Amino acid sequence: MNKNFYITTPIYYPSGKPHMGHAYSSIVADIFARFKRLEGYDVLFLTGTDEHGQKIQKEAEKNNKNPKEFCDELSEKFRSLTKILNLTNDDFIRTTEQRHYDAVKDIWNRLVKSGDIYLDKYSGWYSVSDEAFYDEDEVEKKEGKRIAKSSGSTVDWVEEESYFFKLSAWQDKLLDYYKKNKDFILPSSRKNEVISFVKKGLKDLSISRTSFTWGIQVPENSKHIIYVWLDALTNYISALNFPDTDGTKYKSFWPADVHIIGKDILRFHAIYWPAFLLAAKLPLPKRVFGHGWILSDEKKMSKSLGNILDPIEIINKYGIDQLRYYLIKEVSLGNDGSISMQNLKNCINNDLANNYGNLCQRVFSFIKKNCSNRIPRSNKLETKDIKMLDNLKDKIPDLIKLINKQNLNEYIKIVVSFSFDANKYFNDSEPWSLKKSDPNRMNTILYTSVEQIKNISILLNPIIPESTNKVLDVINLKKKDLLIENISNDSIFDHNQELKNLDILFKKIENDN
RNA sequence: GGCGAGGUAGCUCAGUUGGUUAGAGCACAGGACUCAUAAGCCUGGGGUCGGCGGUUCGAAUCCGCCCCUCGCUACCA
Repeated sequence: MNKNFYITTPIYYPSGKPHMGHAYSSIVADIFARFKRLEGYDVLFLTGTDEHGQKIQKEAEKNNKNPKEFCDELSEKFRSLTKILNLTNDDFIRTTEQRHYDAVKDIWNRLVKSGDIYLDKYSGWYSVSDEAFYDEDEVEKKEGKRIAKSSGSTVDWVEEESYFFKLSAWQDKLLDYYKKNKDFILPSSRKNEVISFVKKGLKDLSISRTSFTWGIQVPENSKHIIYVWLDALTNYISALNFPDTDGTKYKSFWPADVHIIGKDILRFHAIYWPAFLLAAKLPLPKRVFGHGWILSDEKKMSKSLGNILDPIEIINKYGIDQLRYYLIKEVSLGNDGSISMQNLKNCINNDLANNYGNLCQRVFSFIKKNCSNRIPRSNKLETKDIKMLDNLKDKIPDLIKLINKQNLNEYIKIVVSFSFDANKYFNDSEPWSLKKSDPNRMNTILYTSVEQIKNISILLNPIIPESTNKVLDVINLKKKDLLIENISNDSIFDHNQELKNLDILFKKIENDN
């Protein structure tokens, strides 16, 4: 059995600067990627940018740039975000790359060959200002003009030649796939939405445009540009060197283990993408996980409300691990969640500074003062020592299961509880009062505490990599030792080497406003 | 309108197939300690489990009706 794991973020449309939603999807995906590496998997973690379309073309024109040049700049912003977020993506795909063009064209040809593409006319009420088509019932007559009910902008009847994908033909196959693969769409509440949508009946999908030129041309008809979803979704396999389906990369990593996406693009990933793949006779991804949105103080972020959260600003102010931790601990993955500065501060101070950070600090500085700064060897472990260590060790299979179901919230809750326990253990054991009376027992308590700190740090590593790496470095662990299997392995400690100095891990946030 | 999810302590939520005084974290109050980032530990207050009615020896947990909130309801991504 191959220990390969392929996980993706959405590819981001770079028409604006990166926002919290982008950061969230990426961080979530990164955490799973890191965890699977801890488990010993060979991981491929992909992110990137989706760069075609009318909007980009127009923006480029406005800025007097050719679209490619314009995209180079925009995409770079997203690439630099991966560094700021401390992502471990193995690749960064751009839809303007040759490898992507090759893949999309091949997919197109496969769909033509299978008879799933036909040429027809796309017609509807189009609003230039909204850049959107409206159905008959979304339009009303007012003073002799037709306007869109939702926006009030005028609409015109437009007919455009377009290629269509026979989405309707795949309805039953899709429903069948959902039924047979119960966890294909998670969380399950979203699965219900998708199923009920498909059950209502699928219309064929317009998959080409002639109204703009910035995109991938239809192979046999250069007037047409392949429209967004068929182009964008294909990125997940173009990064695997598709159409080279015999290549190692494709063979090792397709089908993907999970596409992490926001709930707003669930339909495209849970309906269109599998339908394209079915038609192209390619295997379907194993899972699509649609997470919720990040709100700002319970409200949707908007420019007019002035409550837009800039991830970079927060990171500069509080730190990347702090943001990563908060997003995972306080936001229920799958549901919408909100960031409030007060909650963020509480979370940093309580969980990170006072709990985990201070645990490390108190144990290491005690060792420095009383054990010539070396991890003491344990004497005979007593029941309470074993109990604490086993409590963590015994939960590992459960923790792995939680991660495999993308249940990060439960995962982090359990891991944090170990840190609570360790503080209590240290407290109740009172090593300071054993200094003279029973130094052997004191050593055992310190050893046990360090062992537990190591184990907790490994489990927290996917979430707060920067900080836990510092802690593991203090006790002289190597990067290669960072594996789940080294939990409860105390033979990796070097008892002769001095501990490195640990600066304050997490600074407390003062209430300043 | 249709389909779906949910309403449990001030806040965020957990409550497996109905069963002893309904739980956790945060916030709040008090206490003992001192290794530590005045951190950690212990104790406590606080809930008619949305409302009404029903099934049952017994319901937050099952059934019915009502009230409220949220999501989805196709080609901007």
